[in-house]
Amino acid sequence: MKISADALYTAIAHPLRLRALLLLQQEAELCVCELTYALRVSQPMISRHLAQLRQSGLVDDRRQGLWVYYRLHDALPDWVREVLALTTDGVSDGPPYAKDRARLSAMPNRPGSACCA
Amino acid sequence: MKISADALYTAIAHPLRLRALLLLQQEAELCVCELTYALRVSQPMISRHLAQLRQSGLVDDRRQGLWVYYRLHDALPDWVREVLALTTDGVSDGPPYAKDRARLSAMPNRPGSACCA
DNA sequence: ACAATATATATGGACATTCATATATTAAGT
DNA sequence: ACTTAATATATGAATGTCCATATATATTGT
Repeated sequence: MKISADALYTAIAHPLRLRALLLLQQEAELCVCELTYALRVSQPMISRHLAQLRQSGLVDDRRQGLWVYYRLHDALPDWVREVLALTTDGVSDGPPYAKDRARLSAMPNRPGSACCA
Repeated sequence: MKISADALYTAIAHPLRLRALLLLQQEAELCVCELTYALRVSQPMISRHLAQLRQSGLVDDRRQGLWVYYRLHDALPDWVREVLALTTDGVSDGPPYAKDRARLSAMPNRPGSACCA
């Protein structure tokens, strides 16, 4: 899945998609319910935008039982990863990104964290 | 002029604006007629998009006689400049960016280059 | 093992809104 | 007057959002 600058920046253009991508960039893998919780949007809404990100090749998904986990696509060119990393460094301490991360950390019963596995 | 990630990526989202920004990133300063020529679009069209870039704080303009020169805004945060540079490195050898630069170089009678000044 | 049910996610359709483009016009400078 | 650039308006296309529903997996009860 080769990604173009157009694809990247069209995908990133929506505030919600950007917030989701920056979380994914920091968290390696997140399920839909975690994104729904951290970004405070309805499940169908995040699902739609995730579908868009998937179709543009920016993210990949993996089903595990009930949960679908999203992560940045493995085949992403280096410059794209660097752009995301730079953006995170540039803006992640301001709103709404800081709160997104805070909510994610504070989320109870996260699928991955089965207390003491 | 403080720039947000949203402002940057909304501005960049349009293919034509991205092409213009990447040229500006490589050329330091370009007048409207040069952009019109290099990008092969109508003058009102590039003007409209340049106005958008100006309003979002990404570029700045300077009038000199008949010509209006645009450049990346001086107060742009470092991370934004780096994002643009990375993007240029990542994609500038492919279409349409390579051709844009070629056309710009081949443009006759460019305002700045008064032959042997 | 088989229903019945619950949970997590995805998708289709209707509606509103935003955005891009083209054309025409205006303004500024020489 | 002529050139360069900016803006106003109208139209069509794309996009986002919401609601309802569909699919897929797991769980519980018999």
